[in-house]
Amino acid sequence: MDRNNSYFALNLPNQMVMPYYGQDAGNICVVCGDFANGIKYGVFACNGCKGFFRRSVRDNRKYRCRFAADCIVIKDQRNACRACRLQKCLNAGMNPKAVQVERDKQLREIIEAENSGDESPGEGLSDSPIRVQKEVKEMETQTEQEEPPKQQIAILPPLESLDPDFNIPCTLFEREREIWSFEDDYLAYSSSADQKVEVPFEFVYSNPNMVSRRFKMTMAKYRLPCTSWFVHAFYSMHSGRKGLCMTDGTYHPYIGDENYYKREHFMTLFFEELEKIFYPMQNMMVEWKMDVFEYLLFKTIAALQEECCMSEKGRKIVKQAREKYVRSLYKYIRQKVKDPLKAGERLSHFLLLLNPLTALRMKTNELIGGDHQSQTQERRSPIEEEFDALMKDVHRSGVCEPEYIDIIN
Amino acid sequence: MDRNNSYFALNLPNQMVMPYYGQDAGNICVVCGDFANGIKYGVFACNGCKGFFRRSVRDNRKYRCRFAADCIVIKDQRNACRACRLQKCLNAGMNPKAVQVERDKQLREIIEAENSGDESPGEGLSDSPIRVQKEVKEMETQTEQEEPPKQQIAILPPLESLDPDFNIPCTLFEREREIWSFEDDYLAYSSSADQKVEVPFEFVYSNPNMVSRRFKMTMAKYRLPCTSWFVHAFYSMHSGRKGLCMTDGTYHPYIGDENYYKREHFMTLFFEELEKIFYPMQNMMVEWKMDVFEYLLFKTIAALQEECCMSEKGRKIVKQAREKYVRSLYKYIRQKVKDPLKAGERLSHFLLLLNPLTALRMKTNELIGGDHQSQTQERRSPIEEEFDALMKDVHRSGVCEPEYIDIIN
DNA sequence: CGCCGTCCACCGTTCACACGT
DNA sequence: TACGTGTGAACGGTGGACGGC
Ligand SMILES: [Zn+2]
Ligand SMILES: [Zn+2]
Ligand SMILES: [Zn+2]
Ligand SMILES: [Zn+2]
Repeated sequence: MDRNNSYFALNLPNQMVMPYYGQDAGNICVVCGDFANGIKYGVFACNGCKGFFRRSVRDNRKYRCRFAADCIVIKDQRNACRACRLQKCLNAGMNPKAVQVERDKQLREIIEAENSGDESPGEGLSDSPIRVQKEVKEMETQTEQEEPPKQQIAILPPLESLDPDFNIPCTLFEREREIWSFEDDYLAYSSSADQKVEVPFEFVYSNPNMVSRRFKMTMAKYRLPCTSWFVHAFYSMHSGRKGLCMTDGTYHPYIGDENYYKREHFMTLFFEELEKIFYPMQNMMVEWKMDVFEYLLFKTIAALQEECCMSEKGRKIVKQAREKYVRSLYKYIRQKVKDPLKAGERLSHFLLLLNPLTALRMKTNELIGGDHQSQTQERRSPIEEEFDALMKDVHRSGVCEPEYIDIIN
Repeated sequence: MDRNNSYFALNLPNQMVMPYYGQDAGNICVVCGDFANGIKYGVFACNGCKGFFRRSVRDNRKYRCRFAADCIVIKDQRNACRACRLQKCLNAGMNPKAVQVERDKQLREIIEAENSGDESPGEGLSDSPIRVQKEVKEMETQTEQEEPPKQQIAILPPLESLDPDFNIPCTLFEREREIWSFEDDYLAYSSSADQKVEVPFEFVYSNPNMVSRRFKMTMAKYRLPCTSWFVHAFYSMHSGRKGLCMTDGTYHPYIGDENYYKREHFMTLFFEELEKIFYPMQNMMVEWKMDVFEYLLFKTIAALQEECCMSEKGRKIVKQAREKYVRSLYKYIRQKVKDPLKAGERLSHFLLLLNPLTALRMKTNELIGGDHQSQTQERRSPIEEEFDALMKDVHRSGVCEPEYIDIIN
């Protein structure tokens, strides 16, 4: 329809834009003062600012000023600071909505493409699907050796040598293993629920040596509820058993498993509402053959959730970190399956797991906090009580009465 | 306008609230869905498609699709693939013969006569960059006139004429609009909570004429809790208001909005736990400039969730349908942003929305079912009670005590 | 008034070139 | 030096406005 309704934004705000008056005011770029050949995106602007604005908006670029965010934007130095240039474009009233999506190629190029070798675009991908993977080293040109000689954890051999992006998942994984291993230490960090946590995730996870072990425990434990069902699913998937596998090697058999008749009654009660969400999630992981890397990266993504208790700043950190790991996961998948189309599809299937995972987390919380406990109170064995206590503590603390999370600086 | 004292009138973009409802039944471009100011070259078409068709035919342009020759042609991205746009023009019945030769030929002839003075008037225009059409017949071998005059559906004009993949989102969207519009009919389908539902989603949504209106209401209502917060976020994003916008045009102002001091107390109470999840979700949508199509497709994806109450078969259907729409969304995004890398990134950011969305849904359910109600019982006004009842019914029925969902065959 | 046409401001792409690494 | 990325002058294509019949 008419595009005019997106052009009305001529409201030049308060600022010092428009230092020029008179009849030739229309020929002056309101951003940089260069010659303006007409109206661009709602205001008089030069060709340079037009192109810059289009590229910035279309690619959704985020710049950051290296100075005080008050750089002077004039013709001769408009390329000095992109952040301030874009900010001035917006302040001057340039309308991001007037930037359109990418168009078709020009006709000239279509003809040339036709003359050159037939490529059968869009359907191509004729290269052999089977290819020896060998470009892992490509990532290893990293020279950042500032870290002390890492002590290799046996469980995660290949991960450490990779992209630094993968450090945090490794650390997270390691912390979690500790937690599940040292059960006798349980009470020690269980009492930390009323402790204030004021360190950013990034900092904690990437500088594990600078934080106390107990503190790391707290951090990892705090994030556990977000991912615990996912962890169970992954373990179960690798166990080959049809059931819900715990990290200690025991499992709760699902229908179809040979030990199905041995199910614990209280587990059945507890799990029966959840397993209809749990098993489809696990099936998805099996179907797409999620590997250890994808597991780790996805788990980090799932762990990085904004919670109500976080400050504005904390949420922003968590969001940025999460997006970073989504990119990492995408990057990894692109390496693994070369076809970019299939890579996107694979990524999307994994991200869909977030949904049942969140549902499980919240439903668990609901079950534990709700009346499930009181209903079965009569016949509770010590094991059941222990299980309930464990689940309650682990699942509850991160969701309902969480610690206060913020960052220092 | 003055619903009650708590909300403020708000103008939403008309395509969202009342998308071409009734009055402009025929004024829809059959190619791209834009507003059609009459018949062009034989069919209802917009100015853009008119000009595009004229230029293409007159210059005898040969385009080639860079993709799979099945690009989506809609207003916002009709310029993305000219091959598919022209093909759709022809398929829609635009008549190349109706394109005339250039007028004002004499004007250019004068200019050319000044330069050379040699010109054959009959077929001329040889060296002008604009060539005359001459092999139109080649294009006209289209004999597919087998279709009867299509009865255009007035409510969702651009969408119906599209890819069949998009039918279900459209239908879903339409149903939902009905639900929100016919408030007086509310009780009629509110009582259907104990009704058995035994028809697959696919069937219902793709054959809307074969199911009763009331049944469709039930289906749509059943799916509402999965997406309602997302719908609010999308409306709010387009309203330009800083607040939670309802579909009736009212809104609950957030901090920073000019009407913030007028917030309703009970809404504040209800929303304060949720808004910390809600606004980040909305910010993500704003940041990535989610468009209407992405909105529809994502909403369908979000609506297609396995619930505990579904049978094995029902869950499988839901899963397959969801994956289908994820692929559709991916396809759409790939067309919109050509770079496959960026497409994957965009898709992943949208899928990340599933997480806060699920969290909101379950938290809402928790709040409504919990003690929030009893706490404020003393000072409840009729409006509050009505609101509570509505929220309780809408959010609750789909999650906690849902109808039985299965498929027939 | 309806449906052709053209017109031209503005949006897009293109690609030599500057610049940082 | 080669390379990748961003820039902006030049040009192509788009579509709302308007004129003719
Ligand atoms: Zn400028
Ligand atoms: Zn600056
Ligand atoms: Zn059109
Ligand atoms: Zn195409």
